[in-house]
Amino acid sequence: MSRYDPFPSLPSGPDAGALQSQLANRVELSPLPPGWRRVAGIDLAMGRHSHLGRAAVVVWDRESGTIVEELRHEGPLNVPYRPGFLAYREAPLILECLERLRTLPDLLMCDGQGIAHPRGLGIAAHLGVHTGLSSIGVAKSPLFGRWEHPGLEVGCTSRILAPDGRRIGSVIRSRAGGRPLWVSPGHRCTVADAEAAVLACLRGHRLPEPTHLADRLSKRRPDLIPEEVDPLFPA
DNA sequence: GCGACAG
DNA sequence: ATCTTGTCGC
Ligand SMILES: [Mg+2]
Repeated sequence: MSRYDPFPSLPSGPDAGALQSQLANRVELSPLPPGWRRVAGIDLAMGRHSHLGRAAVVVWDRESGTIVEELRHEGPLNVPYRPGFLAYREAPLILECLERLRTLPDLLMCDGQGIAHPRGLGIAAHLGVHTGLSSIGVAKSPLFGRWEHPGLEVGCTSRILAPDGRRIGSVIRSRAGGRPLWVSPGHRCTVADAEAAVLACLRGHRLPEPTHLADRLSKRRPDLIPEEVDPLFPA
């Protein structure tokens, strides 16, 4: 992929929330590109002291079920984590990783919320607006909105509603009787398409294949040459 | 003021 | 997110 427009990404401070609200206005809830198949799963792992991070991107083809391209990028994590501001901590490294990607994915599948966020800008929406690409947020736990437990069978879903009653996402049972997923569109995607896309990428694991692969790649220790050590997990 | 709180 | 070994259950 080419280059992304670097724009105001004030890490934290009193304006962090205002900036998210501002960027949320750029979110588009339009249909996913017809025939989408290249899905870029995204995740980031960090060292014990959370000072170093390793972002991973795996472009997975849903038609062939194969990996088109995968890469990762390590670097310092300068912003502390705070609920509601995850993107300020993880997006910088992830964007550097995406800039090095040669394949142009049809959509981004991120580990975290899409628009199901206090100010409508979870990390998936944040990355979508920054790159201009379609994106979906796949979170392992809820953050914002009202929801009900979906049925216990694989594929069962329920709705996530904002305080005003508007639908902002879906709770999806990806494994029979297992803990569900909280899914919401990030950018250039509808609530219905986000739900359908995640269901279409399920391959037996709790997480859809793209994010499952990115999660594993981010945590996999690098191939070490003799005297080298893993920056994230020394010794 | 109290409780909640992605990764 | 990471810290940590075995253990209970399908
Ligand atoms: Mg993650």
